[in-house]
Amino acid sequence: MSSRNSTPFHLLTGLDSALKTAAGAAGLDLALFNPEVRAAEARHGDFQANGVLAYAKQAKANPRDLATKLVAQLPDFVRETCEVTIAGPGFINFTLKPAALLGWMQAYSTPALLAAGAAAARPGEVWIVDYSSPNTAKQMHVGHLRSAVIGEALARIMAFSGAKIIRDNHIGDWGTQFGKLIWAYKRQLDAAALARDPIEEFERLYKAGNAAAEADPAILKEAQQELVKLQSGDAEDLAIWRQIIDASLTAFQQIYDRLGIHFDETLGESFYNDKVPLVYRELADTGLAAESQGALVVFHESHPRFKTQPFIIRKSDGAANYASSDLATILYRADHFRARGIIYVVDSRQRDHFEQLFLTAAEWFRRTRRTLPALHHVDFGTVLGENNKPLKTRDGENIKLKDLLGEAEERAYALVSAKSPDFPEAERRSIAAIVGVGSVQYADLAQNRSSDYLFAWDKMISLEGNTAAYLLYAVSRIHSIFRKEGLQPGDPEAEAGAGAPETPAEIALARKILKFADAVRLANDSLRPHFLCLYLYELAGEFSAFYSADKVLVDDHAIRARRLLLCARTVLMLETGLHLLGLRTLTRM
RNA sequence: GCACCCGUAGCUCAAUUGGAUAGAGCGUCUGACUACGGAUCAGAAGGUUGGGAGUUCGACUCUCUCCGGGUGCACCA
Repeated sequence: MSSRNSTPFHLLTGLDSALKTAAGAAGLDLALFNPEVRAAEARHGDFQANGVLAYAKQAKANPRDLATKLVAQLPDFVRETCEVTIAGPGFINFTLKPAALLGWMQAYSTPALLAAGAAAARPGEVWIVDYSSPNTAKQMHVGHLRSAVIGEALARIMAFSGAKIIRDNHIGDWGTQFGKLIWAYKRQLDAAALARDPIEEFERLYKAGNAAAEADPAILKEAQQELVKLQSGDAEDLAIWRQIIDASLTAFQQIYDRLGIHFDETLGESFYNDKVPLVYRELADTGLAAESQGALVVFHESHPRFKTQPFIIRKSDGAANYASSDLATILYRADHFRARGIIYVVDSRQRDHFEQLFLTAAEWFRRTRRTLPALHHVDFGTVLGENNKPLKTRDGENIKLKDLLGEAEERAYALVSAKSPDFPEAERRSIAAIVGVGSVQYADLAQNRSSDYLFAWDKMISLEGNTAAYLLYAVSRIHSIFRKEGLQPGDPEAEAGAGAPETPAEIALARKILKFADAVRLANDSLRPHFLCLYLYELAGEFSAFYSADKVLVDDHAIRARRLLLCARTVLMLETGLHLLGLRTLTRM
């Protein structure tokens, strides 16, 4: 009896090494041959190897002859598990045999086994995921949505792929806004309003302080004095500041709870306060930074634009800014967390900043003989309204995240109540929360993050097409089948005696189930969750086709067992995948 | 002005990063058995991938150029 994981999680990697072996046996130059195995379109098979084409060109050989020689040398296990054909100019196609499909599905039958299989991608790598990162004393609004949702999904996908993830909320808790805020706090605080909703009161106070400072230069001076007092450790100002931070974090957490987010660290800008002088010193000492117009700046001579566009690391008034703070943060993450890499989930308007930051950090670390972590700016586009402009309320205000999530839940509640009026009120509410918030998350994740994204309630919760509700509906139908039999998905009793898939719909579904491994790998490698969304949508579609073509609960024991196994694996992949995206799932809706 | 991103079916989006006949959903049209949940399924129509040139066995993808849209560019983060 072989161990369970003798079946590789990624069948693709097994083919890759088999092809290399065959290439050696067929006399190819291994230094020049890359098999280029990838998932294929279903009509061509499960996997395809394209490497023969490039090799044939270099070797001036006939690609089809070469492919034939290569296929003849393939190890036995490949022929036992796959149909192998040569097509077109020299593609080698692999179609898994039904017995191999069954073998994989039997080997990967639980979330833990899937996780163990996937974890080989980033074994033990420490990665910092820097996401959400709102400013304190303000409501989270729609502009904060994408970073939170995409960042959480990536953190989960990378952790599932074996990484040790540190989720870090790099909040904006230190800046010039605190002078005006504290000034107004001391003079115009409404204690009742503070008790009712502290963030709204802070926002009101900030606006009041800002308006007063603009109207009267003397007040501006006083506000600046408050900032100086705060930064020099004045006890009263520090206590007010602390209160603002605490209230802000409490408010943020209410949003995070609804989105399924928790952070391992919340190291905001204030945390790096005492760590920026070292940055100034080292960058100046190594000749990387220089004074210009009173500020300390870095130019990059070899860069077409940044040789003249400065990276300002200390303002002319001597204060730090987010460039210096971000540099100090990189050093801390490298030293303290031993991070192999950092991903910044920040919108694409900050591309220049990150390009300059990364260039500067690379040069700084090189000159100080440190090892630089991998740095990735995971950028994303703007959330647009129906008018193709950034999404706002009718009054031109930012839409508060709590209102947006509330509306999503209300819309989902109306829908659930229409479709399932017999469900108890409390259950309809909890379904509405899962479907409503999940729809918002999924709509964001399902699209390639690089582009702007059009926020449309009707499409999001329409429940048709590539939406959370369609996937959740597939999940609940599968649970419904098992519920009817008094079973749980994955129950060994239900699957006992299951044979290999036979009907076209069974085979198509099984082949799609096996693609889970590729979808996770692709999303993980590219840091793009939409590849996983696309997979889940295709899987749900394949299930729906199977469900209408082949009845599951038939009398014939063998047929029933193998179809229940297919249902169990489908729901396993759907639930695991949805959880990786940060969504919650349900068993009926 | 300089730089970066984007332009794919009427609409909203894909295309595994250079692979095979560019795919989905919505909308439109045609069908589905008294069946495990019809929030479903099967099918049809719809394209010179903004225009042009180039690179190669092969281009939505790379290069150049033009057109159109967006964003950033000295001290807010």
